[in-house]
Parts: sequence; structure tokens; C-alpha cells
Amino acid sequence: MADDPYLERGDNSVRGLASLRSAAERGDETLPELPEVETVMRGLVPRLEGRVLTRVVQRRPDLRFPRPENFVQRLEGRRVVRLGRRAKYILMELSGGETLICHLGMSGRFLLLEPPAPPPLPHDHVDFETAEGGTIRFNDPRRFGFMLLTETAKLAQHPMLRDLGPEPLDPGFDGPTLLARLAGRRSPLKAALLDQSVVAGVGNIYASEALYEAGLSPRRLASSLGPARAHRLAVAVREVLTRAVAAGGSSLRDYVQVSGELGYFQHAWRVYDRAGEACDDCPGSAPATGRRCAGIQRIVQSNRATYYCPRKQR
DNA sequence: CGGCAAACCTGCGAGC
DNA sequence: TGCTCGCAGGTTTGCC
Repeated sequence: MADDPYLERGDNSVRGLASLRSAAERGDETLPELPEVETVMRGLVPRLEGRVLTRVVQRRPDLRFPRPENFVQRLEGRRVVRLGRRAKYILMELSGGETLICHLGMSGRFLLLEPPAPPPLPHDHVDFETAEGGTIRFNDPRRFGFMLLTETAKLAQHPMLRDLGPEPLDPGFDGPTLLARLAGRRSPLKAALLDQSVVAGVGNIYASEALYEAGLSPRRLASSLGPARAHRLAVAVREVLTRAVAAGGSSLRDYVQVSGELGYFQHAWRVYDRAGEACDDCPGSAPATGRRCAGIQRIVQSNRATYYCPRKQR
């Protein structure tokens, strides 16, 4: 992060940072899937929850989508009642009956700035100022992120949320639930996992990781799973995400204390972006078993990279 | 309607 | 050295 202008200022204005950058930019941080969004949301809680948005600045008329009608007016003066998350969406429930739906897209991040907030840099799109004096600044170079406003009472019916599948970290997420969601699906298992109506919050990286943990081929027909394999996959999804949330949470604490480098998401991908490497779970040589492990393969499914071990995953 | 591909957008790395 | 090109991702839109 040495090239990050917010850390090069040297004016100590950045005391906290909930930052996500693309894997292409940084090898040690992941893209915003469920665990990263959860971590960012948690990082925002102490700065936003219960506080009044005294001033909101929007520096361009749109992010991914055109700005909601009267965006600034509908936010200023509102209190942030509660922060939450659904799938990869950060939900900011406001006084007055509306909720702000935030998506980080590919490159969105929130910066937590001490007063006086430094002048905006390129891609600084939205500022939230609170009565306590801090500024929460949304920065998103690629502008795949977005902010939408909707009535809290109708939140579940919002087009972005209404078709979402179960939260994989909720207690109710299990083998039978997943099995029912996959029933009749003619797509490859990997594509089905990426479908947010099957499971909410799984992205391209954790889809590969979960399939590896479950020992299931990404190419397998989604509807070919039985109860046992569905159970294995549900457990794997939950475990992969839980580990990542835990990693993000601990490093977020570290970061806030250090107020400088953000070293979180020191992920340990087992297959993602590891084409050609040896698979951890395959013995170095197992001539007796017949099948040899050729290492981790990269394939493309639905225009997306998939990584897997053809020997371990079937 | 399900499934797949393209579009959106920018920064980066590889190749010339 | 400097340029072009391809690639990465989440979600929506469009096509078959």
C-alpha cells in the first residue's frame, strides 16, 4: 500500500481505514465478497452507528447507477440507526424510515478520516460527515459500487435484495437447504454457487475455495448432488467464509491500533490464483492409487476463472 | 424461463 | 521507454 495516496500524505489524517483493493493491485487482499463486506461493515459501526449525518457530499451524479432522487437531502440530518449486511450489501438503516443500500462493487472502499478531512482525491465519490466531526469517505475507482435508497419497510422487496438466497452464515443454512436450491439446476456447480439466489454472498474466489474444501468438481452438474454431497458443500461454504470473516476481524482490530498499514485479509487461498501449483491435499506421489495429481488447474466457466484440483475434486 | 455472454469501469502487467 | 492490449471482478442487461 506504499503507493496509496491516503497513506502517503503523511499528515496523519487517516486514523482508520476500511479498505479493499483488487487482487490485481494487491496480492494480499481479496475482492469484496461476503467476508470482506462484513469486515468493512463492522469497521464502520463505531464511526456511524447511532450518529447523525450532518453533511453529505456527492461529487459525481452517479456511481454504477444514477444517483437516487434527492440523495443528499434524504440523508442529511438522519441518524444511522443500525448497520447491517445482506449478501454483499451493506445496509445503513436511517431514521425517517429509509435505508441506504451500499455495494462495494469491485474496488469500493470506505476511508475513516479525522477532522479536518483532507481534500478529495480522484475517485472519492461520497462523503458522510457526522456530528462528532469525522468523515466517512467512499472511494471507488472502477465505479462498480453503488448506493441506493429505499423505504426500510420495503427493504426485503427491493429488486436488489428480493431474490437473494439464504445467508450462508445463518444457522438455517445446511445441506437440505442447499440441496433444494440446487435442484433442477442444469448449470455447472461453480456457476450455481455464484448465483446469488442459490447462496447469498459467495463470489468467484470463495466459490472455488469452497468447492475445493468440499472435494467437488466445479464442472459437475449442479443438480447431480445428493444429500451427502450437498451437506459437504454447505459445510465447506460456511467454513471458508467463517475463516475469512475471522481473519478480517482480527486484522481490522490490528489496523485500527496501528493506524497505518492495513494488513488484513492475509488470506490463505488453497486453489484460487494458484494454477500449476501442487494441491495441498494430494500426496506427492501415489502410484499405487493410479491417478496422479497434476496440480491445480485453471479453467473458464461462464467467463470467469475457476481453479480446482481435478484429482481431489469430483 | 434458464443459462450464457457481453457490458459497465479502471488499473495493472505483459508484450511489442 | 512508451504504447496497446487483455484481464480481473459483481451485477445487470440482452440474447438465444
